[in-house]
Amino acid sequence: MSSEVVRVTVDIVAFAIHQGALEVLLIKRKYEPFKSSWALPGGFISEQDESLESAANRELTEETNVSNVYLEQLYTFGDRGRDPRGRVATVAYLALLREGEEVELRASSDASGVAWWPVNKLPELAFDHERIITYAHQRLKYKLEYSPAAFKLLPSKFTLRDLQDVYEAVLAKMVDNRNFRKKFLARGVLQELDETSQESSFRPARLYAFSEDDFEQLPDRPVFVF
Amino acid sequence: MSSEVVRVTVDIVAFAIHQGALEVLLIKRKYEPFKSSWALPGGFISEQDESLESAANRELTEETNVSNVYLEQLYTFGDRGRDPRGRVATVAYLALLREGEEVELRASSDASGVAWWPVNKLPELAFDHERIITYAHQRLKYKLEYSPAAFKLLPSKFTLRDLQDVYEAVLAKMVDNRNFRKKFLARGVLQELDETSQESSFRPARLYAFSEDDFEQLPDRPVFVF
DNA sequence: CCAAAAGTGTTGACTTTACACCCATGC
DNA sequence: GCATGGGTGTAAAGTCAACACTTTTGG
Repeated sequence: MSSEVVRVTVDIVAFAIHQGALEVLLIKRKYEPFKSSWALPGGFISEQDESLESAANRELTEETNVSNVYLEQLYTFGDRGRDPRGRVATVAYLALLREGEEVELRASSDASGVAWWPVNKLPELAFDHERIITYAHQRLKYKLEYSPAAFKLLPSKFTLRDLQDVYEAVLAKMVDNRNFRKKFLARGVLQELDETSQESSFRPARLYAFSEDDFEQLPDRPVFVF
Repeated sequence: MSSEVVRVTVDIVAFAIHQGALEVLLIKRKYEPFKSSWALPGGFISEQDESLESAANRELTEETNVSNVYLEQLYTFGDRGRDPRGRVATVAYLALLREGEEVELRASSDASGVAWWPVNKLPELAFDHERIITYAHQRLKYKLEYSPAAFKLLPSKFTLRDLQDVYEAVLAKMVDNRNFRKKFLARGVLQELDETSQESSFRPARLYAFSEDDFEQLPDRPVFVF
């Protein structure tokens, strides 16, 4: 029974909402294998990485200027044959970026391009990355139901419509807006601000902030199913 | 930016219910590091492992005679420093064994002992294995709420009391038995058998079987919160 | 005053919780 | 006949789903 050297990468499924659509960050590979294919940002663990999460953070920072991003480990994919270079397991991470945050994309040394792609119009992807994105999307759907993950995709001040747009984009279904507002306001996790948004030339919408404190004090795990 | 060789192990958190208590399978390590400490069964990925899950399966089979066990990937622990031998990431798996199934424990070559330990009375553990068990226990609690995981801990025929015992052992809290029975029977996932259990010298209890088919046909994900 | 999005309540169906006693069996 | 765990019902409270119109603003 000889043990085998398995190399370890991290890959990041970074989601953001742009114009009401859920998008994922992809890079265009500069080198083989899968040269010129689109793929998830990621790479091998390096010597200075203290943890898998810090490796994921580093890889994400190589493609964007963002730091301090919400990162969560998703799953480790390690089937033999998933990488033509040999035995490579990848630890996939979910990253959530805030809408409206200025994200500057910059292709890192091993990429010839970086771009946001709508999850429902993805290009052909390298490796098993399509499967990883599908898995991440599913996880995000679940997270919206029982956690305040939606707020990680929004700026600190947002309208109820912005929040509903997150739910509709991620769940890919329409939601009744009366019930939606009622439920969120009743949960007591939104702090009403004395400000309004002036995006449209129509009636301005009230801005809200997510209250982490109030959320923590809820007696049970809340449910946000729509 | 040099990449670093990270070795990969799998570790298995195998749970079973014994006399109404949730127990976890541990081995006593025969070699350094942590010689003579209790630890999770597991080991390095070997050349014949086709996937991480098959490696987990193999490791579990080395300590027990069971196969065809429910296995689910939990989380990958990869912080630098978690293993004194160098950089080792471990992919942790959850395994659920059925109560009453004859499990024959046999210490594998690298163990001097194998035993079931109640999760609330664990010995000192090697590596970060205590943390892994805590994580696994938490995941199992969640799984009982929204999945039929409890049935993976029971034989194919069981009484409602057996089922309730699983919930009470895993959640570590008592449950109202009228509401418990009502909820499960209403869910329509239990098939009432024409048999009774004859464990006690008192009134025999009716046996039930879990109906996977009926479960699959439920319109939404059911919730089993108590 | 018009176009557009913001904002607002009620009802009926269903689900959840709390709670205590009788039943069937083996000895 | 008794000790033991098996098995059962109801009412009140809360939650969920369906449904359409009025308000506010800028131009």
